[in-house]
Amino acid sequence: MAGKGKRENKPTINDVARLSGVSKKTVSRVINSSPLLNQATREKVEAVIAELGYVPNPQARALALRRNFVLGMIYDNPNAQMVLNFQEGVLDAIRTTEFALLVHPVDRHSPDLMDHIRRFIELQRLHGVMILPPLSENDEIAALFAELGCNYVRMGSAELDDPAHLVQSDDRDAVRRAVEYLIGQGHRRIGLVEGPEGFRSAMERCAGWKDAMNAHGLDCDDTLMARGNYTFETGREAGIALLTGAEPPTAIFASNDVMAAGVVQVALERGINIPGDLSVVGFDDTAIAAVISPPLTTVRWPIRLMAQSAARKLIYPEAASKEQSQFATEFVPRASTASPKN
Amino acid sequence: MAGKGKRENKPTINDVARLSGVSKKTVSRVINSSPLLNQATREKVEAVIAELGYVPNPQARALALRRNFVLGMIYDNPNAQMVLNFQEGVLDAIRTTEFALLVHPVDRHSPDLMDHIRRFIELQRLHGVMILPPLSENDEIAALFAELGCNYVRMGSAELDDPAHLVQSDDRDAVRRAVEYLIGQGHRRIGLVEGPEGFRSAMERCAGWKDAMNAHGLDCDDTLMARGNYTFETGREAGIALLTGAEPPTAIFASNDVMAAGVVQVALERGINIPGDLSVVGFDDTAIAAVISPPLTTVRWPIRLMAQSAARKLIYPEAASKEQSQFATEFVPRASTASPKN
DNA sequence: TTGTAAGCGTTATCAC
DNA sequence: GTGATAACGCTTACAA
Repeated sequence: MAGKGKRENKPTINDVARLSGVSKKTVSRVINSSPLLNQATREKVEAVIAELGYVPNPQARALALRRNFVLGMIYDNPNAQMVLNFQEGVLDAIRTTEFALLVHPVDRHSPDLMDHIRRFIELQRLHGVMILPPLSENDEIAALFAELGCNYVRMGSAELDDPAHLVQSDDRDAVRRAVEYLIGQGHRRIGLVEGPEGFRSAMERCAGWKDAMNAHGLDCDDTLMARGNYTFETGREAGIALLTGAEPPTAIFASNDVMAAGVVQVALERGINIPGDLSVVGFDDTAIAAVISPPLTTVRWPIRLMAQSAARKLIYPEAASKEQSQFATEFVPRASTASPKN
Repeated sequence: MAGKGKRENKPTINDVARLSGVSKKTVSRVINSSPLLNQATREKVEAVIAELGYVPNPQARALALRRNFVLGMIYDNPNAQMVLNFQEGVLDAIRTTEFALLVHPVDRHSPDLMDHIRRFIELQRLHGVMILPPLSENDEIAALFAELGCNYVRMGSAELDDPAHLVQSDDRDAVRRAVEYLIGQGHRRIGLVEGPEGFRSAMERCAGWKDAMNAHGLDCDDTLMARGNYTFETGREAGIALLTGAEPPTAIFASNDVMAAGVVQVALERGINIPGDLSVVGFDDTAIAAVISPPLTTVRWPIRLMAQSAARKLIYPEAASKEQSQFATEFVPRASTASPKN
């Protein structure tokens, strides 16, 4: 790639063909590493390719092949770290391929969300799209993709679709284990900060909490439950609600880390010691969890691995259902939990 | 768009031409809203387009026009929220256009970073690329883009490039103002947690701290300075270093929010009250700032606006230097700062 | 094993 | 105003 200055016109397959004295098609065969090719010819062409710094034009390829080597990612997620981890996972998966990743945040409360998504898909003609929660929980959106003939994979916290179109964690079980950890520490009154209505993940996490409580004969009464919508502010509000009762819980499971951070903040403001007077557990293991004081006990899910798998399902659709779909979570104990006093 | 099932073959410009009894070129004119067109013809064609649900194929367009309507974003940033905010800003800017956004995280410590970037650019033939800090501070990378004839915009904290290729905040001035706020509260010994060596933003923020200290005749001695690398853990270490001295500072400015969170955590662990015994100021106003206890005083920069501007510089290169390049920061006082007790 | 012709879906040129 | 015709850079028949 000796300095040719900024040549506006990159070398094309024709240049390579001409300079190596073969036909376009032969060059094409070299590019696509066709098996039936004379070794000598191949080497000759490859030399010219290297010399010219030739790179095939993806637009032309896409046009001729009638398929586009671009993956899409569509999301409306309050959790930045999660989205970015997912992006990184996808990049892991496509690094050795010719695929690229196109991102498309949307506003799930927009009245023309569906039209918006439709336009995006029709315009970009992507090879496949990954849908992040909570959008992934919307069956209408999945149906739209099917209608448009666009392959998709949903990321979810429960069995939302068949394995070819799904990567999932088992949030219910993860929360059950987290709450049982608290029970094991001796907690009996364990509060729940629930996620927003209509979110599948919120339902699953709530169910996990109930599973654990019921299994140990503990009450799930209303004074132990408060609803948030996965934001810090609603976490604070839920914390206030739970902590001002007559008999406040000694531990609180919040359905995500940010809300847990809100609970921690109100507790500290009220002079409630953590974990001395109150244990708090979050969910997600986002950057926030390790960074607040005290560091938050939480549940980590392997977003990056899930993203890799999702991307591979799209890249190799024939093997999509063999690609891993279920992903285990990991409980991450930190300093925000301890046995209750006395 | 009545249910045609999943027709694999989308309508093309030829279908539209045939059905509306005009030539391809005329349809093309309609699509590109050419001014010289009979109104009747236009309407006729538009009707057919609507009926067919025809959407022009971007690959074919890209091929014919020899340009690709895709913007790229390349980053290796420890700060997820920042990256995501930037993405959203870009999406704001391209929403009404036909552009799409392709993301490409890289590892800046990888030995073949440059090759990696080169391959990416050559392969994707993007219309333009936005480079986020700290990669944006690397002149070699900018030179690579220039060599490859790929338009770019750098996002930085100082004047890294000419306005057509830059969106910048003035970090030095922002930090000066933040530190002067502390001085105004009565602090005299104000510590600095510096960012990583070789980061332009780290240099600028350090310079701002010195500006303020010098302007008020305050000492910048070594016991007031500790270096981190923009991570939580190094923030903790720097905090320990600063707080264990003979005469610890009454306030600390950390060069980003995560490091500030680290300082807060070690302080609280040592029973140092915030803001009673120690004031802490961060930089970035990431999600973390509002979420830790106490909420962190910090400096917000308008990432989203900067991203919009960066995207527009690429989309409308002829107006790139007229598009805003300099962006003002905003000081965000919260509960982590107060006058020192004495 | 290699080459020729046609086509992918769009736009540019230049007539009419 | 509109329409042939030839690109754009590549691939897939189908021959040779």
